[in-house]
Amino acid sequence: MIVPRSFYLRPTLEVAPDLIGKNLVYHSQAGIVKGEITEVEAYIGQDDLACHAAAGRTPRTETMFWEGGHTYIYLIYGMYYCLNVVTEAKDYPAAVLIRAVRPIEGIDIMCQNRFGKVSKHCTAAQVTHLSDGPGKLCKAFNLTKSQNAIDLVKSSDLFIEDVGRRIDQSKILTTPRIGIRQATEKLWRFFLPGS
DNA sequence: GTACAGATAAACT
DNA sequence: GTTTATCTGTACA
Repeated sequence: MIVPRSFYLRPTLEVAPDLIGKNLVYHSQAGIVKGEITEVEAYIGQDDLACHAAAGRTPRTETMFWEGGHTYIYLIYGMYYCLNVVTEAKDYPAAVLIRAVRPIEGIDIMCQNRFGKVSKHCTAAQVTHLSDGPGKLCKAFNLTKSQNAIDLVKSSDLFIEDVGRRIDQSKILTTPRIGIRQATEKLWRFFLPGS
């Protein structure tokens, strides 16, 4: 079942760990690509220095202010895209960065997007690390700026599905966020070890 | 397996 | 001009 609007309108620190174990699904040109979310980070409000919206409402961060359930995709380090899921009410800027997924379906499509060849022509290491980082995930799924501001609740091409997978909350580890120079004291990264 | 430089563009000072 | 919510190739253990 597709995750409903109410899921995203809750406090971000509840939504973030709840996303773990859900499937990210994308009906791309090349076919269906699907993966289980295993790692996320929360970015909450204008008081969070690491949150892009802390600098105010700009063209880049506009979708972060939209109603929960939309995508926020931006270009980082000049060459990689990062996928976020917007949370909470309209005009409150908060989002969850999807940092990693475990490939479930469309593995050959992901290999084509990342390495330009099907899985049997890739090394084992390449397949193991297909989508275990925010930039890799977007490349594997072929997500770019053109998928920014999509409504995950209404879209039939890009959405998050709940397959009833039960995650033991005690198995979810919490650490400081990655690559942040400020506000690293916040334990807002959630992930499943061994994925 | 870890350690480093390098690539590259948008947003900000 | 500097920083950035990253990844890859090369070097060496």
